[in-house]
Amino acid sequence: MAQESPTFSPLYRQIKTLILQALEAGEWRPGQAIPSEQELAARFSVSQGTVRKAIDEMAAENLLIRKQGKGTFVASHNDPRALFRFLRLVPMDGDLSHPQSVPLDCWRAKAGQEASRMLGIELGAPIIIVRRLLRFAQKPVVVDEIYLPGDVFPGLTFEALQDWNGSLYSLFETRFGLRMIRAQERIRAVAADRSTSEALKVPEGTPLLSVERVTYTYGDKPVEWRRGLYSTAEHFYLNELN
Amino acid sequence: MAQESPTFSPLYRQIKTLILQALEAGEWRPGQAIPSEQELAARFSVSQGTVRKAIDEMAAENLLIRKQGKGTFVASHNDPRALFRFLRLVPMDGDLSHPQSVPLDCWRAKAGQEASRMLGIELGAPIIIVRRLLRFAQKPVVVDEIYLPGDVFPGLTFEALQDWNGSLYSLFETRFGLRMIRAQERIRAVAADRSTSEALKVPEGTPLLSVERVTYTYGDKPVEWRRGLYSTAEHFYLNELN
DNA sequence: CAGTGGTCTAGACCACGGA
DNA sequence: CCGTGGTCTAGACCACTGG
Repeated sequence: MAQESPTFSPLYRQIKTLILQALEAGEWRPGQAIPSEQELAARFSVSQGTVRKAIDEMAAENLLIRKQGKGTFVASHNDPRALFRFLRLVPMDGDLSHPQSVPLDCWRAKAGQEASRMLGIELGAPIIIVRRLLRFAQKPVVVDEIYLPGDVFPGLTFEALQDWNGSLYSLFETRFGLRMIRAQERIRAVAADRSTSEALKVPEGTPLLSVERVTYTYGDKPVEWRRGLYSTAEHFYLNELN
Repeated sequence: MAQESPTFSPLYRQIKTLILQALEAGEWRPGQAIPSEQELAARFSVSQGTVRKAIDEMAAENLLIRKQGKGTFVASHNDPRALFRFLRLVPMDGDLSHPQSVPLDCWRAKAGQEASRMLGIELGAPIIIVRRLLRFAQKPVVVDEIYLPGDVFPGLTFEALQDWNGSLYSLFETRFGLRMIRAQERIRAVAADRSTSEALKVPEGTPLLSVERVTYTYGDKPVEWRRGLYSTAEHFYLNELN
């Protein structure tokens, strides 16, 4: 009722913030149901409609998933439908087989200029670098080089990567409680260098997509920076413009 | 218990369809205001809240633009903010100058296999092909080859393209009453061929982004197919993933 | 000031899922 | 059958714009 601030914020946004904080605090785990709209309305002393509008926005942002008759659930990267939310690569023939992630390497280093800027951490802060291959139907299609802040991923090892049967973000979520919310990709065209050409089994100099991605968790905090090189001989990057 | 209506459509969606039809019929022009929510509610004999939900969805789809205190307006490609809705190319330095479109060529032809499939028209149907250059700060960055169904763009000439100071979609909207609603882009990396390398002033074989776009108007009807070749020496394709 | 979209409420009823 | 989210209504009030 009484909300007086320099920048007016409607009640449903305040509710949204409260739900967000509960999510961030881990009050409900990914994949689990959150309380019903009625319960939340009682908890926050507002009407169901106001809770509803808050949840509506969060569902639109892919933070929550509504299921009529069942409840509202915390979005999870374990959900197979979430895989292609961040991976926009599609085979030119309609083959829908899931890609397979093959870790190549994993080592620790100190953040250089670029990594520190992209990840918003101090220069020289510990980082983890992962190289991995993505295969579609056994064919190598993507080489990724992934930079992670060391303090956010304690104990991440090459073995842990090899043992995991799922997407990287699914691993991050399950192992480190870190949920990837949104990302920004910068795409350019580059020529394959030697090592990349070997990994992707294409001639040196072949044009490749260079996809640089910064991924954010709650509070717009960057927690991953990666550069992927995509072979587009049999795949393309699909983007819907609305 | 057998469910009677597997295709249940809530009232607000029916209202949305009615508003969509009015838009399509040109009852309100791009840039103009549509009637107030109260008026529409009266017209369709529903509550304001129901109209509101219909408009909410259309605003989310960039068909309408809400302006508190003023009204709800039909989205228009004449609006400068609409320019970068479909053009995701950004200079690496933050230069925000608008690109300049330079028509190179414009001729009539008959739809080949690919064009007929992409545009959903018959093989051999008349089409118009436009070649044009996009310059950022005087530098050539994109070469587009654009395929248009001939019957949708009667009287489109090279001179008309040269005379127009604005985006192509702005021209289509103003001259032909055709509104581009959504698009789908397929992105690959290719090597510059001779003629492209000359147009973009890059060495032959330079890796370029190949951006194939199909653009749709109302009713998911495809009305444009284009292939753009983007030089990514000083620009990148920016994509937000939510 | 009047008119617009934006918020909030309370209550009724519908569609769906599962026990 | 109940509990969930989804729809629809009617009315009150707030925030913003422009005359």
